[in-house]
Amino acid sequence: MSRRSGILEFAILGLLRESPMHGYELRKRLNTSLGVFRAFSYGSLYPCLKTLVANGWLIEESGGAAEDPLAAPLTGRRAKIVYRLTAEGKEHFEELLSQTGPDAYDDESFAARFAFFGQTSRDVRMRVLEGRRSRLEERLEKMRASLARTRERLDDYTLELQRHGMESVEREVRWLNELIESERSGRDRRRSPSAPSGDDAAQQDTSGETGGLPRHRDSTRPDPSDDTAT
Amino acid sequence: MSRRSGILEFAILGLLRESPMHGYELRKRLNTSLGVFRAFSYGSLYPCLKTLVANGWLIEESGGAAEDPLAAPLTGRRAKIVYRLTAEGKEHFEELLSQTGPDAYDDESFAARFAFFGQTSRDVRMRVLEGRRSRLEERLEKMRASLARTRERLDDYTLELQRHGMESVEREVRWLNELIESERSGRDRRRSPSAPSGDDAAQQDTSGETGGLPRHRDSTRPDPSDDTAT
DNA sequence: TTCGTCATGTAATGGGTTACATGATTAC
DNA sequence: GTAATCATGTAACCCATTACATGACGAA
Repeated sequence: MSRRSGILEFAILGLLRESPMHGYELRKRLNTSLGVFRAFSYGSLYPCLKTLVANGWLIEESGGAAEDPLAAPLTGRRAKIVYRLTAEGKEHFEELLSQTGPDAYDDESFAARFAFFGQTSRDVRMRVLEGRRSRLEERLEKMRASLARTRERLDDYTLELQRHGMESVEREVRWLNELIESERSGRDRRRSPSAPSGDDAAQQDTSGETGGLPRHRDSTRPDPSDDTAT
Repeated sequence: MSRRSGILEFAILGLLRESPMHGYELRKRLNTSLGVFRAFSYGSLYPCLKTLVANGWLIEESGGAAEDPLAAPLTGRRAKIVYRLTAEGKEHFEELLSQTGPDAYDDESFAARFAFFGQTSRDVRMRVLEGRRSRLEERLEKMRASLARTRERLDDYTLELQRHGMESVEREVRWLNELIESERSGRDRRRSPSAPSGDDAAQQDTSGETGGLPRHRDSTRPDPSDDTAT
């Protein structure tokens, strides 16, 4: 039962839940779709995949066109290894998703969780959002206290750094407030698009009632060929 | 020459530059004044101190009760091992400060540098701020590109996460713009990159005046006594 | 043919935490 | 005298990176 981190394991299971993939593609997805905040290297990915297989959460399927298995794999062609989530893996992922222990509200852990909110039930989403918020509010308290204590001894730049840091946290709290509000009011209705680009007509805001907020990719085409074409 | 990280080493040298301290207090300073963004444990601190001593950048002064009673008047607690920056250590710190290699613009590395801007010459400050900004702008480019490529395949939550992430980066860029602006207008009389070593230009240099940074009061000698309180 | 990308892996190393072990000093 | 804080350290582990090693495949 080697535990191999939280985040990487979690993210792998979450991505494979959508569709089977091989390692190379998995990494790309980790570092683009999810990886705005985190980048993983092969040196962590492949060993992690191995332990996940060992735990029975994934199975390796030799790649799509299983040409001839006669060709000795040791010296011959190296087959793609497609990983697929097992039933146990699915179960395990659900379990991880619903765990709202204190670890779940760390920066990275929260971000990973949030990235899979589309596969998360509403009450768990609420718990996570609120847990994150209260975590940040604790942080703010500490920062304020520390600042009050040391303000005089700090030079302008240190002060400015702290001020900016606090503002960032406050800003995230406001963001969470909006999200929580929008979860409460039932549908995912984000604030008016603050992005200056006028090009996001594609998603919500269809008269207040969308099909539902998660909007997973229905009729998912597992198209493992051209993801993230450069 | 064990290289023992960048940040921790850097921060220790920077803090000890202001005044000698023992490990316990050093850690508190790391985790409050500086540690808004980063927390270190004794398990990293003490070994690091050892290697810094081994490198000749610090010396241990066994605290002995003989230390000036003015140095720690409030608690009266005498330290066991007080670390003091050597001349070589000072020199090494200056060298680190003026290094503006690509590593210097990482999140944590930049924050640590910024925290010691009070001991940094203006031209280095400018280089660091601008370096950081262009680093962030690269990051933004990548995020935008990635988002443009994958927008259709992402569910609302992932999209929202990315949007929020980008906004955070954009916000930091604006912050940097203000800082750079205020450095420029702060006092642009003379650049004088010629011979900064002639005078001890490092210690004070509170050049701010009216730059746009919050108005400061002079942070003269930080009394190395109590950081305590709650 | 050679180069760039796809694709999988391992060994060495790095940078850090946790848990543990020890003891001095102060506050009550 | 005992509990809390101050104070210093070590050993075991954790998670991930870097650099390396291998090899297939398509395109120039």
